[in-house]
Amino acid sequence: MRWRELDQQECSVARTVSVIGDRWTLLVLRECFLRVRRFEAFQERLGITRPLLSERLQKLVDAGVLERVAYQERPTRHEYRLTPRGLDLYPVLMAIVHWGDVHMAKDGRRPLLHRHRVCGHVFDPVMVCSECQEPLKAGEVKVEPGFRADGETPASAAQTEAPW
Amino acid sequence: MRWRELDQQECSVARTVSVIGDRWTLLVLRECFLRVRRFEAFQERLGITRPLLSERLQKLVDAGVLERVAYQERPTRHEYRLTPRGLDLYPVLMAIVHWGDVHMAKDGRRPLLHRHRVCGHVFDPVMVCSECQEPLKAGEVKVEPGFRADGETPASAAQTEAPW
DNA sequence: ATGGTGCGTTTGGATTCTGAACCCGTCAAG
DNA sequence: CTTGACGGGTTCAGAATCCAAACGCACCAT
Repeated sequence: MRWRELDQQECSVARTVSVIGDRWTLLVLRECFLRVRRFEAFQERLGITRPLLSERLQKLVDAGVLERVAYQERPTRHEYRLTPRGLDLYPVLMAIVHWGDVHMAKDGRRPLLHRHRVCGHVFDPVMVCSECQEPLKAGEVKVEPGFRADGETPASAAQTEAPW
Repeated sequence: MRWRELDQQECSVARTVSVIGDRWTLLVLRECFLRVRRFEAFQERLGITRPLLSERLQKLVDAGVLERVAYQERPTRHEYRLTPRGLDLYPVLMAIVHWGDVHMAKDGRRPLLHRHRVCGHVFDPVMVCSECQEPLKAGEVKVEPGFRADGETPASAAQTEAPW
């Protein structure tokens, strides 16, 4: 498999990675969630080179994650905004931030804190089960075959229930 | 900023991306969570080239995400296992899987289903607030400065509360 | 002696990334 | 009416990374 053929894989991780898995793309999205919208702002804040920023933004637009919106005429200028599809990436970013906070922060000091307007507290993001609301642990989740486009029985390799 | 200097950034997203943001690395981790452990198995299942797999596994070991464990002597052979630090990446993978299920699945058909042993149901992963247990929405979270190593006042750029 | 297994490394050519410079439409100042 | 600034890109050469195929190595089995 080549990197560019990822989106054809029958796997939700592979298909998501084909959208957000390029270098810089997750950092561009970080800035988007911090309400950065303009080419110049992305470029300056990230230190990414201009050709690459241009290409990455275009890919995110093509994927429906961002939209390019005119914010003035004469001269026409555009900015990049998260679409609903892009906003749905929030849990991905929060999971990444939280892992970094826990495992990569020096002396346990977090660069940013998150406050939940709903309850007013500084919080951590927690991944829970939609059915019972309990926090998810990898060992408590069983992977089962879903639908496969080719109609074959899914290879249930690595389905033994050994611990990690 | 160059890609390799990412880990020096004062940002949890950047530091996490410096570990998991390389091409193939998230797919390697997907396999790890499916209990794949051996070099040959990763190589065959992913179709990644051998030199790259070798380098990615080594980086994950260096980052403390995987550990290299001998599973036999004569000849000595090793396998790669998730450490506790690696297991903590589970929410990241689940968030990615879920986004792919919702936004990239053809005809809404998911390649895999997840069953929660605790409650017995097929579920979706949901990111909630650790304090009030409510599902998180990007617009309901305020970003605040945390600790900064350089002692400066954090640049509160893009802190206006405009919608996306 | 030959072949197979598991886990890599080496090597040369194909992609991709980087850094610097350049281009374009518009406005504003000199 | 020329010059400069602003925002948002594109072009281009050289550097870094990736790919595919082949090779190496320790052991075992035939």
